[in-house]
Amino acid sequence: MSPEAVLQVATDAFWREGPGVSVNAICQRAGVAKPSLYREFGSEDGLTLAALDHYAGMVRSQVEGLLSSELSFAAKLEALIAFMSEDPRYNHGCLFVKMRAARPDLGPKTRAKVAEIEAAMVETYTRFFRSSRKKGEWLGCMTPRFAAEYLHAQIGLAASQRALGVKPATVKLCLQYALSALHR
Amino acid sequence: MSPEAVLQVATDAFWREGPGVSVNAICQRAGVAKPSLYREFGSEDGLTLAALDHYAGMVRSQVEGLLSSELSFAAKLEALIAFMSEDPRYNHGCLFVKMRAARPDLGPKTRAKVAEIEAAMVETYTRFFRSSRKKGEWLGCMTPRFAAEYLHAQIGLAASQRALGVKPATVKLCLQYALSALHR
DNA sequence: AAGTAAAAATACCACCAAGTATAAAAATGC
DNA sequence: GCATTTTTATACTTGGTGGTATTTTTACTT
Repeated sequence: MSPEAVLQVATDAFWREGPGVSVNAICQRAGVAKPSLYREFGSEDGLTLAALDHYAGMVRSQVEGLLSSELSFAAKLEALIAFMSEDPRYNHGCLFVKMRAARPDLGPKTRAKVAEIEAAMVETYTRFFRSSRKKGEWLGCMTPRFAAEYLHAQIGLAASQRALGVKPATVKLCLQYALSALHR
Repeated sequence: MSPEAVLQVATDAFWREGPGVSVNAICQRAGVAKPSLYREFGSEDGLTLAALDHYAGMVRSQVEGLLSSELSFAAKLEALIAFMSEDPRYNHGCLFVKMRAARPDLGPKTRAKVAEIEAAMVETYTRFFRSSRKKGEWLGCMTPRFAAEYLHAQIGLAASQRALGVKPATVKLCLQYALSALHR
């Protein structure tokens, strides 16, 4: 099995079941021998790091594509709400949120990556709010930085709710109410 | 060491570090032998169940005491916000939230208890909103049930943020913005 | 086709987990 | 004060973990 396929298997496993899945289980599911996996990723920390990086790349491109589109501020927020609460890809939550919650059990490289991704996401959201305010589309009274942290927190909450099995419609309603605070 | 003291040690350990702390570690910290602990609690599942129950009893009495006080609706909400975001007791988050997030790794009895506590909390909040509406103190347009789920979710988010080390002032501001949606 | 280099599978190691049998010790009954 | 019973501590079993050494197979070069 190709290294990319192994990485995909690991990413899916961690995404669905959290970072507690053992290296043995990943090998078994990917149909690959343990020494091969260790030759490719070096250690468990290397594997979780690679999976998190792979995942973050997908999500980041999706979010940045959306935020840099020509939609209005409100439409962008609605799109964020829609795909966090209803997209079947997030049926089991968010890999990043799960890893962040399990932070003390992670290896050092993965833990550093978690911090890096967190900072990058907040930075992306901050730019979004700054540019929306400059364009006059956003009239909220929060600072862009705090609005970014608030949005990031609420999106993480939505992901946690989906992982717990809350109905997508309920998640969506919660997000809509919570993000309504951004408009004032 | 008395069984109550052992339970207190276990509760503190799970509260601070999550339910991943081993039975061996609990025994060591409590200064008690493993067979004694097993005679008292039966299994790991029994221990986590007892700790969760102990914790929930404390929190529930605190919350129900507050909600059944003579304060106004807004004052009760403010008090909830204050102690979830600033009380040093919640510096490391909430044991219930951590156990709920680690749900798949829990024993069956503890898992059932998590569901029971969740339902009881939402029920308590629902009664709070119903009675506040009847008294004319709450004019929000949500159903009491949904408002309860929303409040429960936001309080859980605040607990997660505190566990992640977010500054209490930031947690408080987030909660205030999020719960402002209840007022309309 | 033969010999060599690389990859993969098996088997293994040390460690730590939950849970328990057994030996030591302490408390109790008489 | 002695025997019995109950508690406590040590030591053990079984199973799973991350990680690796060794052997077998595959593949490639000439």
